[in-house]
Amino acid sequence: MEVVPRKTTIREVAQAAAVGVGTISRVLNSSSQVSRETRERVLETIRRLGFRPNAQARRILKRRAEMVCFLLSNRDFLHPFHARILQGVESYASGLKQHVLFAALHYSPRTPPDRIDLPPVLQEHGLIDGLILAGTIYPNLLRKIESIHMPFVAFSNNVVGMSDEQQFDQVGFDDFNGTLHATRYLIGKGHRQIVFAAGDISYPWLRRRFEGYRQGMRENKLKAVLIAARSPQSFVDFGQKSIGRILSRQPRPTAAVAGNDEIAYGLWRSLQRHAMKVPDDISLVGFDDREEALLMDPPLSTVRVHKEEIGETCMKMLLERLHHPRMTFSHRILPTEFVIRGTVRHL
Amino acid sequence: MEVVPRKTTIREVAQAAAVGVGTISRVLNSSSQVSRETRERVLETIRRLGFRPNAQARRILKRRAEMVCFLLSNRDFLHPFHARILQGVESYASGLKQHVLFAALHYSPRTPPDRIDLPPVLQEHGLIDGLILAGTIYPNLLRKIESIHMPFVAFSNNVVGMSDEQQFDQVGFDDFNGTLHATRYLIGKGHRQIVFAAGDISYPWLRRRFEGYRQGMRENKLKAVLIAARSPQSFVDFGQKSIGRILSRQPRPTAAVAGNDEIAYGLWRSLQRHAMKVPDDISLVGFDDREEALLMDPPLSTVRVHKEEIGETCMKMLLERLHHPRMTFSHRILPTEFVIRGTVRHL
DNA sequence: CTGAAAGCGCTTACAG
DNA sequence: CTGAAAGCGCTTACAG
Repeated sequence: MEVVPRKTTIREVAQAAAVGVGTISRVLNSSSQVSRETRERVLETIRRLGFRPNAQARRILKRRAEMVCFLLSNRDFLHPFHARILQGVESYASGLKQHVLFAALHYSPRTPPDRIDLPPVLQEHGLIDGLILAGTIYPNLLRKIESIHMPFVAFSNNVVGMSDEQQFDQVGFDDFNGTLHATRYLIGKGHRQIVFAAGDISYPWLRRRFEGYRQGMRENKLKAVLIAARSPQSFVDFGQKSIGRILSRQPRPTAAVAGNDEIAYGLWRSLQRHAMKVPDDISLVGFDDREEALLMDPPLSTVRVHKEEIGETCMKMLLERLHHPRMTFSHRILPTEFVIRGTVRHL
Repeated sequence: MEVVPRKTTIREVAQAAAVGVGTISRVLNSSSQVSRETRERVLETIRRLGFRPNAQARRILKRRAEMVCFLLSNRDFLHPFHARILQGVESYASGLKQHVLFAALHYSPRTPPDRIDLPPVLQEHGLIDGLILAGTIYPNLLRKIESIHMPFVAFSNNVVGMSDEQQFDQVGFDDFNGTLHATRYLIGKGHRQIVFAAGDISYPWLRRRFEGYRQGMRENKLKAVLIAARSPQSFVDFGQKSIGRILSRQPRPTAAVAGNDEIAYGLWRSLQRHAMKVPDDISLVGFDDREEALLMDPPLSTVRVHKEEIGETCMKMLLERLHHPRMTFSHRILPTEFVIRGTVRHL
């Protein structure tokens, strides 16, 4: 392999084009104050020399890194859900020539803010302009990030234990109306005995989903029934194990709203095993529109969350914050959408 | 919100600690040439002022960005498979205070190298030190990247149409021995009529998996049978549609090696629909150990690919390349592992 | 061991 | 419109 050649600098380009370095810089930054001939001569020289400007030097003067960090906290793994959000961040960012750094963080909600060990990106400054927080967000992390004056936007469906005064930019999606619409849809199809299979209701988003379902039942004078369990192994597991509790109820439920698609998948798999059919024996509705929804047979009717849009909106909001640091904080809640597929029977 | 305060610079720290800026820099870079008292006084001042050095300025002098880019090409979405590789890259990188930028690229194999539109990261220099290529890799992209002298490592299971002289660093996993071991396992369990359900064999990795299966059959004097289709809609779809072709064969196969877990999932789902059971009616083996493997019932016996390890190895190899630019190219093939779960019956 | 100075590769008033 | 100069926030010989 040939030795990596020393990179061409702006000075060499200036010399080759017989202009000052300032002129090269002006061409690069597409300043209007350059004559057409000069600009073209410079552009040609740049092409000929294969010159690519040094990003660091520019940044130091611009005081902008043109880079943000997508920080995923307390996740053992970048699940498809967050992967899609990241994708949304990246595609919106790259259109604006902004870059996206990926970093992961593990921390406990009980660690005092000043003892949280931030990832390397946040130990220097100038590397990134701002932060998009995804994963589980506790108050101590927020406090820590505020203490280093790093602008941020949080994907907020997993914000836990925050007081109402806590002000910051956030983007979320509409858990409540998601289950509300799903429940109304079931009722519209003639269902009256509908249960909510929740898993562990202590998650704030599951709580909101339950409330949406409850609202739907209440406005139709129907009784809400919560199927929960304390700390199940996994959502799929909870779904599998709770089908018995659902089907043995009197009167027997004709439909179940699952807290998410994984629970719905667990319910379905368990039904399969007992040679029961969806939606013939029971109708099923999920939440999230994950991969699992299409792996089911028939495919699951579920509440779609627009994950890429969440990412885009986070990025957009962060950029606004960077340009207007004193802007008041905003909290955007993106709509969810009920997707009709094959798991609901018309009674 | 308070105005973001102007960042503290090394000069201010120097003044506050009553030393020269060079000394601050030496402390920061943990040079040994600083006396204990001075170092401690400086460290204390840094803490008191909340000083975090400017990353850009350091980089410009060090000629190292301490950042690499994970470039995902020609994927509509960051699937769990690549997400796990990214995770491996990030966790290994962050331990070494290296940063990971995520970028996506779409290009055609027929675009001439000089007309490929590289993502913004690669249009400047100094932003990243090197590249980890994932996704589909055609010769024109490689040529383009070599033309800008950017060091890179490729995750190579999807390298397409490369001539043998093409030399570059690559990390892959062992497709051939994966199916070979799976096939031997089936034969060890008494199976003789075993088919390979491949989907579209034109993918190089599927080809290698088929060859591994064929080798296993040949060494036991058994006849290899390939179930393929020209351009199926999806792997799951192919699996669903080809179960009929498999079961109608004479003599009837007792086992199928699927080209990947998605195909296995499709086969399973189709069997379910016809009230047939795995492994009672037919044994099944997959490849990749994706999420789908555990979503099946019983869970799928499959060939595990260590995705995080691939990411780690890519990062490690790239770092070696950066430190030794003239090192000869290497091609590491990581072992795969056959995971026994519930889909193979002992005949 | 430490300070003062030169320099990294750019941008941006300043002066013409 | 353009060049020469100062400067961004650091690192690193150089000299003591």
